[in-house]
Amino acid sequence: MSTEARLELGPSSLTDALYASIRKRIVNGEIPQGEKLTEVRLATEYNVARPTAKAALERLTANGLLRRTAHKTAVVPVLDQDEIRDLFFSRVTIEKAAVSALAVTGEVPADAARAQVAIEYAARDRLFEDQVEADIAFHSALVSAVGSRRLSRMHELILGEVHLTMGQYKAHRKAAPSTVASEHAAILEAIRAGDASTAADRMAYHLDQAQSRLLTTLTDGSDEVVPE
Amino acid sequence: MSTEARLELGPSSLTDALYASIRKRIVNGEIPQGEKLTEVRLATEYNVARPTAKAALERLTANGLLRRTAHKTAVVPVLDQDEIRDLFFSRVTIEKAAVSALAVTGEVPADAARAQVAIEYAARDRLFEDQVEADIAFHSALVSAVGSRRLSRMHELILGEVHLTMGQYKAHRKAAPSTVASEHAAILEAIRAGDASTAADRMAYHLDQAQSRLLTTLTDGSDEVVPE
DNA sequence: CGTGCATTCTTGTCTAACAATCTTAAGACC
DNA sequence: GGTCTTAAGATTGTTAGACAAGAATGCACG
Repeated sequence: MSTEARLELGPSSLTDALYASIRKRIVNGEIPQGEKLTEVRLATEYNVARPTAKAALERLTANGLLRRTAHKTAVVPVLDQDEIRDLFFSRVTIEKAAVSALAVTGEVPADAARAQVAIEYAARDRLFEDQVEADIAFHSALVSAVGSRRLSRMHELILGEVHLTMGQYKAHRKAAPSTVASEHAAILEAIRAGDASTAADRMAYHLDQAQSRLLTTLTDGSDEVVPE
Repeated sequence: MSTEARLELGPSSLTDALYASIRKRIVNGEIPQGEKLTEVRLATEYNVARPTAKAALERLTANGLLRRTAHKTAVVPVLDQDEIRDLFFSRVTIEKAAVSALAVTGEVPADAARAQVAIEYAARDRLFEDQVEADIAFHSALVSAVGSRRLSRMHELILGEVHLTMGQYKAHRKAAPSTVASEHAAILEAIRAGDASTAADRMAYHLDQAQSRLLTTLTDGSDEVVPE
């Protein structure tokens, strides 16, 4: 559509583009928790055919960004405490394995270092969404630097929900960005030193802190996720 | 199964049934490595519409049982050594975490114990496919007993490929079933004793043995994947 | 003998439609 | 008036047919 940018090979497929767009709207809280997403609604909103919308919904469901049972409308999930704990348990499992593997080589991934810088800039300028984005990028960089396609795929499987919680609850406002940055730095340092168990421990600590912030936000009355 | 059990709700959806059928044919080597699967072929073979076949292919691709790039025909993948190593690395990550978690409670999952027995029966009767099935069931039972939905989903993400290698290369013929059984028993024992690190170590050892057998089979000329 | 073009195969997307199922609300009965 | 039943509406599951775009193959021509 429109003026046809030939360079940015964004999602070439229509379904991909649709998936990416909806995903972004969900994780940023633009489409709030509990909201229903019907196939026809998306099809008309984006002016695509219903099967296309259906395919996008199925992919979002597979990545945990939507819940849907047979014959029922897809809905943006509301993660309760147990589910958040489950999410972080799975996340810790993957990311501990990742930093342990990285420590063996002692190489700090360049992408992770770059993301680290991006977090600081975003925090300084109070760009909340960018900060979340850079945080996700940091952790993704660590996992993908391991070079295991399957580990990365498993990580991506839960990353959508991670992004969801961060974007929706905006728990990061509570965390002093410098705290996050120093925890990240400590992890990278352990990797560089080749100390696998310390790197894993620091990752576990970092994620435990993040989880605590999230759960606190949730139990406080301050979980103002209410849309209207 | 058999006489119409009203409880076990088999694949209610047509797509589900199609997915399950193709998956079974692939992991059992009935559809050999390198074989192309076009949408129309499946649609005509199973007498379903092309979009239905398409959906099944996409799910199979997502689970690693097929490879497919845009506009090209899906093909049953041939896993080389690097990919098998990657697969087992990912698998170890998940399953070590699972048995560690189980050891904390000290409860041996009933399903795992049952699968253990099933393996012995299948081995005694030389039912190779059942043996593979029971082996998969054993490991799946351990993971699902943790009670983490996301850990199970990540495990399922790679289980298709695990099944694929076992069914295709038939590496299990080389393993004395008693060896596998005793390794399994040792893992359960460590769980029962509440010793997390030992359970994890034993799982790592068990999977390392399995990987070695697989790689040996692969480098030998004996990787006769030919079906008939 | 090699290169370029055209044919053909396959996939991506759309439109239209019907069936099955879930949800909602209205109406009947107590 | 309240509760249960039932019917209408909404939503998804599946199919059919069609067209366009990308990929692969072979043939003709240089």
